[in-house]
Amino acid sequence: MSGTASTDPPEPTGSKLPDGTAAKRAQRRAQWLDAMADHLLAHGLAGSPLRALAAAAGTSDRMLLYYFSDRDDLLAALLRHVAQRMTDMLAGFSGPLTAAQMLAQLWDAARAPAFEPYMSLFMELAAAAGRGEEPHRTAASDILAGFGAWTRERLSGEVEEAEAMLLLATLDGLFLLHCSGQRDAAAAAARVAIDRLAAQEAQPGR
Amino acid sequence: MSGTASTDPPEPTGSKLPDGTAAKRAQRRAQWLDAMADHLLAHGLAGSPLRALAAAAGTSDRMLLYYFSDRDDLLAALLRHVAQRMTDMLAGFSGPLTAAQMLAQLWDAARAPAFEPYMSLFMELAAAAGRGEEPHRTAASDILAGFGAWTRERLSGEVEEAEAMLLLATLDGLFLLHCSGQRDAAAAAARVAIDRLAAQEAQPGR
DNA sequence: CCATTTTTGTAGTACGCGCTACATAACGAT
DNA sequence: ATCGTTATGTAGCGCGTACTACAAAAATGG
Repeated sequence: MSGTASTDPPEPTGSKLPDGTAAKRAQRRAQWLDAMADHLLAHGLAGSPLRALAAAAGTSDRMLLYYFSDRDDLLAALLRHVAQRMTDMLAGFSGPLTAAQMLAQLWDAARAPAFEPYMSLFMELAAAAGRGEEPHRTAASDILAGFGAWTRERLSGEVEEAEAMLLLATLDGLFLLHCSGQRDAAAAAARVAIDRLAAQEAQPGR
Repeated sequence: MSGTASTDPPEPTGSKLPDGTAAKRAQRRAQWLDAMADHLLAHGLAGSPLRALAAAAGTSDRMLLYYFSDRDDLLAALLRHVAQRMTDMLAGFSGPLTAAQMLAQLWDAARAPAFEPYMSLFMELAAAAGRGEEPHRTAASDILAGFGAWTRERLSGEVEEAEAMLLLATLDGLFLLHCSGQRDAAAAAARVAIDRLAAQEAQPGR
């Protein structure tokens, strides 16, 4: 057994590529990822061991490790999938908005039942990234950068990157209060933030 | 307060209460908590199983479970201890500051080597609280409320609670970007936030 | 010194985790 | 049918976790 590549499971060899089987594999992989993403969003990283993810996907941990080289590998793919779903979900956001409008809408969205799990998962991800755990750090950074660009694009006028990131930071910070049990305080703080932005936008110069 | 939150283990019976032994117990407990807090701050909740905490305290897991009824019990006490140390550490903050000054100083402090572990631990705590895990939710809420009051007290002028909380949320959000690998973006966003607050304060009537 | 009570060590239980070895089953080409 | 490749099931390993049973050691009071 001479060294064929290490990560072979779904790409075993170059010898036999039947024809459409690769497509089938990809399709099932996508189905699995979708089901596992649901579980991940519902239970978080810590509540998603291999066996639970396998059960959610309707398969076995054995199979997951056949299709993914590693738990980290699976998690990375899963987080990419979740990020994709999140941006799809955000596609409904319409044209250019002022910062105040943007924050208001994002704040409402963040607490919507369909969206809150994404925020919570991102909190968990960021916390893990803070400790330097590696699949998480990269994932968190990517998601944040993507979300930042998304925000910047939909802000009316020419905005610096830093302004978009500040808006995002404010949203995340408010959500952090929210999910720490300080829901009322978070809501009140959000109102202040939105009002301030609106007032600033009504200002003439700068 | 909530029912019986006290720790009973060193109170086995009501028969014998020697005299000053309770004080000795409390003292050692405090020493243990101090050492364990160091470990917790360095390695996070997920990196602090009983054995590791026991090793940090120079004792055994067996002893920890003799002094604390449960891991959750221990964790609750530990988090209270950490919160106390944090507010002690923040005592150095001097008199009344404007919001811009406050945010600037907190932002610098948050990234200081001595303080960053507290922030990271709080991120982890908040993420766990978001999932509703119970020792964590209460701890996060308490810490946040305490820190909010602390902030409000040191802000010059009469400030609403919501304003102090918004400041806190902004800080946390910025730190979340920071520890997600977006350090430069976080720093830039922080600058924008501080500048905006300063400009707003220079404004005459609200 | 003894008896009782508090403190501590040793060892173990039961379980969950990521991951693997091994044996099949299914399938496609010849 | 035959064979080789791919897919999947079964069982388990090794380790780490929180937590416990049991007993020996200190301490403490008479």
